[in-house]
Amino acid sequence: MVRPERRTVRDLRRGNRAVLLRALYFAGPTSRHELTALTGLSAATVSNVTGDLLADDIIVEAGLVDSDGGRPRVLLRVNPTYGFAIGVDVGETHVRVELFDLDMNELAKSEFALRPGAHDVDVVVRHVLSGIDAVVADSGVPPSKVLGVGVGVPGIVERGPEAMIHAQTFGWDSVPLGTLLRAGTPFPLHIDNGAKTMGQAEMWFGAGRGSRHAVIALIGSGVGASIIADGMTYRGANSSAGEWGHTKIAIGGRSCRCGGRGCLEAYIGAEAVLERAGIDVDTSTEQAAFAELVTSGSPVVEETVEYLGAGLANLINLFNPERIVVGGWAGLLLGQHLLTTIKQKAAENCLTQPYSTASIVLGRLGPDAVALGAATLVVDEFLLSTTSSSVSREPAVS
Amino acid sequence: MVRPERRTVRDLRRGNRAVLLRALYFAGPTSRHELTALTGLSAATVSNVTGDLLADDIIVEAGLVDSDGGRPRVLLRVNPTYGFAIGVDVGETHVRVELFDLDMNELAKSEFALRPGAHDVDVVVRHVLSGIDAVVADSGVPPSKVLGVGVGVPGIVERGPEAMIHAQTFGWDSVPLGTLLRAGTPFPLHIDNGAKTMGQAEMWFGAGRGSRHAVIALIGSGVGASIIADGMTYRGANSSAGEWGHTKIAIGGRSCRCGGRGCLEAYIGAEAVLERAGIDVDTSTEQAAFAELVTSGSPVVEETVEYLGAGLANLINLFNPERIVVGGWAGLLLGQHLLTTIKQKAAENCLTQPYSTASIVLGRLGPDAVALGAATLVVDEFLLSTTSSSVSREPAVS
DNA sequence: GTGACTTTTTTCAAGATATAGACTATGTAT
DNA sequence: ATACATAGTCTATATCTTGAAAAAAGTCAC
Repeated sequence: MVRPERRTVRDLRRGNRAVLLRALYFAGPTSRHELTALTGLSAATVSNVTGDLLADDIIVEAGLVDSDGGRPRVLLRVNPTYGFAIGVDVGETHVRVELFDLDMNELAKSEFALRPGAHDVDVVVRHVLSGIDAVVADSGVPPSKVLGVGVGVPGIVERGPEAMIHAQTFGWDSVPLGTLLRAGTPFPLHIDNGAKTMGQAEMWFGAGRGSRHAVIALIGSGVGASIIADGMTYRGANSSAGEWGHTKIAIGGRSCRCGGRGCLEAYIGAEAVLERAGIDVDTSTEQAAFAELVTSGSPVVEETVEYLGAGLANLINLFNPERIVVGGWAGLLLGQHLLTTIKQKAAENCLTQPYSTASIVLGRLGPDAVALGAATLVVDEFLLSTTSSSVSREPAVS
Repeated sequence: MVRPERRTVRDLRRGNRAVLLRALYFAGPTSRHELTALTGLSAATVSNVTGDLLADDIIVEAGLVDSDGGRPRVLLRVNPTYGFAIGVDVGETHVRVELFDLDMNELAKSEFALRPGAHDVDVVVRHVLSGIDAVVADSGVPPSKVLGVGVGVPGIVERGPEAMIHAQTFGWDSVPLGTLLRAGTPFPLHIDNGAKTMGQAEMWFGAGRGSRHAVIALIGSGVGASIIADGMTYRGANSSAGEWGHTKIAIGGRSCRCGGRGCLEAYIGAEAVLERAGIDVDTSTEQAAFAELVTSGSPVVEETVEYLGAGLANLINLFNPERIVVGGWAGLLLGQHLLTTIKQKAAENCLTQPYSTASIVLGRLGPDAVALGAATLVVDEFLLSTTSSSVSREPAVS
């Protein structure tokens, strides 16, 4: 029952510094004057704090803007090359490592294919580590300027120093990925579920921008969701919140690859949809087959949309979001052709009041934003807790 | 994307004062020394702040405790008669108004029966207002010491100055209850959904104590839930989050009184269960008939437990709570006899990792805790934002 | 060009806060 | 009675934000 605590007068500065930096990051080039309105701080404090940040080279000046008849405003922005963030996407078919500057420009990329079914922990760890080395080398970024590495992985991630992973599709049971990676890289690590990193990417740069309460629904072979409560990813007690795909939508219904019956994923996951339509595919042909199916007018698709609508309605009833973002490769395909029907089915299965406040939109980042999202974990931490000259003085811990 | 902000150095004091007061409230009699550990504040600050609070009469001394070989500790506690909170339960069959001191001792109570179907707004408002007058008069508490009134109502409550209510079972559509009540009472108002107030009661004084992530599942004639995320009631964008009863558990299933089909409530709400069992009752005999049914070994009960388990599993998968509290009169009856089966069904329908962190327990407060919970809204606000001599100097707004 | 005016940004003194560490209070043990 | 132990308060200090005043850096009318 005890809520957040602040202590000393020094925390005030740290907090205001973070507030200001965050405002600057998301608002883009902004003058000190505008920052007073954005942050609620006085002009004096803004001047003060920006002075610090400028001295630390965390922010830089970005031109002037005339103002009718007065001193022109100096625009400020976050220095995009103050530090760099690495994002890693551990997917079913590949390990992808990307290096970004703070503007999220991709400066280097490294990718490794994974053979289907070959998700050995050692292999993945080796790929991630050599990917990190590769992107740092390729980009020419000095290691001291790498702020950290974010990793998006499938399955349930218990956050903490160990970052335990439970991923059925990989056959991973209690894999201490954090410990394994930390042995091979000096950079601070942030490990999270891939759906959650992707959700954060949509929130920062995609269809979720501007909303405080949102759900990012991700539909691919499997089904997941990322819940944003009051601007922050909701994780629950053990970071496994958002397992939408395995909520029951039919008691005693179709059996699911999780071992249960009647899971939503068994009705709207691409793998299950193709199976229900009697189409036999492997990983390589899955997406093409699904795309074809969606436009075919098959009754299976119709049924899928019915279940999807109900699934979204459940999210709306439970979370009362302002926005639902439908993403994932299969979700995007379905949405591009059938968004109106999806909305209609959601409305039919939802209470009117919460439905009316939730707008259902398509994701804007495409299915490859997991690495981007993973990198935002690093940036998020940076924006929150940058102290003077903090760049990797001592390697932090996830 | 911008998170909480602190501004001036004065907010620091306010915040620390609130942290300390809250710690004191929930930990009971505590010495200054212990408070340093509980709050993280320095001894000097604790001394400082407690000095303020003592001077304001918000806290009082509560005896001494020997310490082996040193100065004895002075215990401090919140002054239970510093202020008083009124809680109102607007239910389907009654309006109940209770007045509590800060220790949540009930000092006065006033109750009005509502005839079934007679939920006219005017009638309810009149009952609430005369109930408030009655409990203040009966208790002899000076009106200036009444900190506020909390009201728990059915349906969806859009919080705000108007506090719009949408309650289908009452036939209320966009009723501005806040405005209506404010015209008749000078006390600060806090209006919320009854399931949420009850949930907060269980969190503070019942089966939820000590957990930060919990879901209180309430099963009566209807079905609702209160979601506690990181110690706070989760409300979503428009305060309607937690509409568990109308999530779909069966596509195209039984029709529900909300007008939809396949709602969870249509399977596990007491009204629906009795209907499914072919038992015809009215409001007065409902509870007895349900109690009898539960122990009868009827297959309908078995099915109900199956659905309840799945419904709980969905909550666990989505929210990853540490604790699920099953409450509501029907929920308590089911739980008392069938908790093991319920847990087993939940486990069958849930991913193992989140299931293993969620303990499913019965509510401890009984079905009449709505008014208590409503009063905690007032106390919560008091603990959060008490400034020196703040008692109803100017009537605040919900 | 120049002086008046406007708008943005910085400087400065004032007021408020938490903390460390010294100090006081109040007991037990011997 | 003296030593010791623990609890709580006081004081000096370093920070912090802020409002007001001052400075900076322009435009504009003439």
